[in-house]
Amino acid sequence: MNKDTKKRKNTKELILKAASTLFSEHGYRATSVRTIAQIVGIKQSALYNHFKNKEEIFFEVSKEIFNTPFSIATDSLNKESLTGKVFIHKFTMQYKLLTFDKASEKMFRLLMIELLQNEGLREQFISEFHNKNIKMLSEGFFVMMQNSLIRSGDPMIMAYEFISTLFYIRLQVTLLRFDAKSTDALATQFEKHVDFFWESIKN
Amino acid sequence: MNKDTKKRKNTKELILKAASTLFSEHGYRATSVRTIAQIVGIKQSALYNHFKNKEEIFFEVSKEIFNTPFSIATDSLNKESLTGKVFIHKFTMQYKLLTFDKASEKMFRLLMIELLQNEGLREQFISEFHNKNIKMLSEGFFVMMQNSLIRSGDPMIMAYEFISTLFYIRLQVTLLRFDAKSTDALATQFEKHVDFFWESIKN
DNA sequence: GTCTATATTTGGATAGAC
DNA sequence: GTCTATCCAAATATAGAC
Repeated sequence: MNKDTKKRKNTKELILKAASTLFSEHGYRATSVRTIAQIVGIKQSALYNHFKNKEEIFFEVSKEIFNTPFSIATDSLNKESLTGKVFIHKFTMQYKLLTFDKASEKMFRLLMIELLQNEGLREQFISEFHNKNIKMLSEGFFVMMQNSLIRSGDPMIMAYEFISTLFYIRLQVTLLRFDAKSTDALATQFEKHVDFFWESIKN
Repeated sequence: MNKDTKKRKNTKELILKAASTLFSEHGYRATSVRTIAQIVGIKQSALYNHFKNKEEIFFEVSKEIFNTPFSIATDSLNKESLTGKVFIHKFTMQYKLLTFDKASEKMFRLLMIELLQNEGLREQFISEFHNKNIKMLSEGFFVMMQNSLIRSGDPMIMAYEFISTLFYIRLQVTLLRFDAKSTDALATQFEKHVDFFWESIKN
């Protein structure tokens, strides 16, 4: 049964796994189907029983990028009617979690690698990564303003300011970890961001 | 003389110019020496009279990335002893200028394209792009704190918060312009950032 | 310094046997 | 579904004539 389960791990899935790792480390172009096949343990030509071509492999892999990322946060943030500093703190901790999560990190790296070579990714980056976060955050800030918890202003601007720092930290962490360097200097950066930002907007 | 000047534009320089454009649009790997040569108007093999190989061409091009960027700002910012909102405003306007400057934009795009495929670039990104800016900004904030112009806190954190948004705007602008899309929505984002940030830190 | 010709490698993809 | 064999295209790089 165990052996079966292992074998049942579809060759197709194994291909996608190997491909996503390679793509996220060397990019699409520098990854050859030969290498992918080698890792899976099959010959290169056998790949074509599962995928039409290399591009289709990438397409399947890239779907993952925007599957995981922030859906978790949305739920847990909306359920309890969080507000004030707790709201931005929780949001940030979710973001931090994803930043250091192996699978999310891999997909983020892939996104960054291919961002300027793939228009579709760029569009999704704006719509899925950016706009969704802006929406979620600005709604939160809007409520806080109504309750006079924070100073008044444009909630969208606030959201923009808030998310940009999160992104920047994430990028830096990703770069450091890519070179297996220490991220100690950035370990508490997320928390510091929350503190600084709350001081900046609180009433 | 005019003809001469035109011809004197070293083939070498023409190669670098063509290469930097192609690299910044398609990345290192997707750019072939054939295409470079074609644009210059010579045969591919003639390139090797000027450069040892493709990598050397890239190396020369990539030097440009960290040549231009912030040295301008440093001077003009230090000369007058700027402080308060004017300081961050001037700094930001310099940053905005570079964001929309054609040559700088090209180099920034190249940086972003190759960032995750080139360890040397990653290191320079941290040391030249990030650390230098943090240093410059935190020194400014430090002085402002001493003069009680802004609330007290860690100047490095403040600098980090400030630069991260600038970077994020620049990235977004670069992505939009890469696809020849309008950046109207981001046109005043830099100014809004200055306003928001000053409200956040002023005493 | 540039050209033509060519060597060499690598990588994507297909055909056909098992 | 996987294998071997093969094809084809693209790309880097070198050799040698002009």
